[in-house]
Amino acid sequence: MPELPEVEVVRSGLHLAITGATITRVQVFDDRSVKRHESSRGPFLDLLTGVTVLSAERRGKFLWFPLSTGDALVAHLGMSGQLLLRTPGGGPDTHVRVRLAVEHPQHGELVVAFADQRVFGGMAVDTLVPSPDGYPTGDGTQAIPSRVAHIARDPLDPHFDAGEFARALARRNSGIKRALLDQTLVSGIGNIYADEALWAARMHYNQPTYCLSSRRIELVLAEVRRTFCAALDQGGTSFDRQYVNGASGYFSRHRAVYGRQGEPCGRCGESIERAKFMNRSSHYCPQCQRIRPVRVP
DNA sequence: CAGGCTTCCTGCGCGC
DNA sequence: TGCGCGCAGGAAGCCT
Repeated sequence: MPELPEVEVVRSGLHLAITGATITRVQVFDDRSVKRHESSRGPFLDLLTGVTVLSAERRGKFLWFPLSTGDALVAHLGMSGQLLLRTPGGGPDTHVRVRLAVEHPQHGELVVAFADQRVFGGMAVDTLVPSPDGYPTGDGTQAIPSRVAHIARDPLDPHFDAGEFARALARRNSGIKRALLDQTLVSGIGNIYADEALWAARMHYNQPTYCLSSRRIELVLAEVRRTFCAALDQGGTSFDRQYVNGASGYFSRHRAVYGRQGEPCGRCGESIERAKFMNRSSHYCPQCQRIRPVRVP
């Protein structure tokens, strides 16, 4: 399940490989993987064929590729999506839904295969609109795909507004994990990293946000950043592995709570619990992560 | 406005 | 051995 670190590894690899490449052929093997494409603008294939890729950008878990036409190719990996970089004829990949053949002036012919077992992800061609906060996006322009414009910046983004995040938490009557997973407040965090960061911050997943001090909010953001950076450091030096296996190897070794229900907490030895929350599961230590009472003003 | 619930989807692991 | 069920999860849209 790709979250920010996994998506960033994919972005940086593709940025190096296909910036400046021209799309020569597009094949859609499964229409379900072309999601939320504005068909009134024209067929997906026609909007891409013969077009040059200008860069690879990311906001939260969304990827996009600004194009020479002024549009952008948007991709979301969903639960099981991968963007596999291949040479022509290479790799007997399974679950390939969309295939882009590109020609790069230096790297020659390459293939970008969108593989997605569970079909939660998808691709679309989208128009670029001005970034709502007016600050530059990854490519130095203020342009962002219209379908991505509502997504907040991630906590590693230099223009992430921590003050606005704290004000939003103070306004709403909500649990901290719900807020961390709300991509319009802060982006890039999924179920695994949320559980890990909350454990590190000793915070209960259902801690009401309005009674968190700005110091406590800063603390949980710092733990999110630390978790992201640790995964990014592990992530992706291997050019091959990052595309063959889109899943992060990081948490197969470094998980503190996710998937470890019944095992002892690494801090206090209490048994890790798993609870249903928001139609998914939350893993936490009932000893270290307790709901703190509402502060009396 | 916020939050709860549903839909999309497939492979795997469990119990019988 | 095989079947059927539940589970896993990100995002969006509907409903309350």
